[in-house]
Amino acid sequence: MSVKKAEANLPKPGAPVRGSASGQPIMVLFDLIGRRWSMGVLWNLSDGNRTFRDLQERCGSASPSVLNTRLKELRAAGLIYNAKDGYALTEDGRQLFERLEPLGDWAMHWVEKLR
Amino acid sequence: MSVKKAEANLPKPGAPVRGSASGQPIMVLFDLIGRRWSMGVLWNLSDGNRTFRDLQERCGSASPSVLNTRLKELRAAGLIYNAKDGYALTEDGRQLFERLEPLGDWAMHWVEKLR
DNA sequence: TCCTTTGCTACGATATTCGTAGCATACACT
DNA sequence: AGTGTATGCTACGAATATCGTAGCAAAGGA
Repeated sequence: MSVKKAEANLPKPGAPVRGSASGQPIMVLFDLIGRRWSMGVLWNLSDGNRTFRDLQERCGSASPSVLNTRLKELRAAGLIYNAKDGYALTEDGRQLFERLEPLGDWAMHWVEKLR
Repeated sequence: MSVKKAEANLPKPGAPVRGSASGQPIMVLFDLIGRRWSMGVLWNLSDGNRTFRDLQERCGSASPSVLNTRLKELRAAGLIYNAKDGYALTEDGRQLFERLEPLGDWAMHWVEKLR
């Protein structure tokens, strides 16, 4: 397997980020997880480790370039790591997921009302 | 003020969305709120109504074209509406915000650990 | 050795967002 | 009526982000 390089373009706390000039923590987070596939990756890792290609399938065949970019960013953010049997949530990643999880139930009610 | 239309490109439950081929409600939601400024708008509306230009400033001078697109989508999604004194959260929008709010505190701890 | 899986890079095509300019309506004030 | 200001946008070319497809190198397993 490759050894990889290339910087992860992490939003920086305190500095202007993509999505906010203020650099407030919540906006830094929104910047990061608002990027395509970010939340989907966290969601799909919540119930077990997944390989790169496994994640690709589960994320609606995301293009490998973007997926890899997201994985780099999430690793740099300390939310996931590359374990022996695939990618996995870190403790922080799991904490974040726990705070995203309530959106799942709410989303089901929401889409019902949309119809 | 204008009364202008133009379609809001809402992700559709049950159909493939930007970010997921499955059409699961949570992925539909992630698609919508993952778009740039979406979560920032909800966040900024949580403590009071805001005019279009007010939102622009608070969102790091977002370009009006994108902001307007987001506002259309969020309106079509039933999360915000255009009140007399500016944009405001609907009941659903507030419910969603309440589920996003815990991310605020967590983000503060997270950015601390990042340094 | 041959085959498969895995993690990833390359790169042109497409989609999204940005930045700036500006228009039309509404309202206040003179 | 005339002027000024705030507001909600639209237009449009430039800059970024993402997509889609192809393919390569390393790590097993048979």
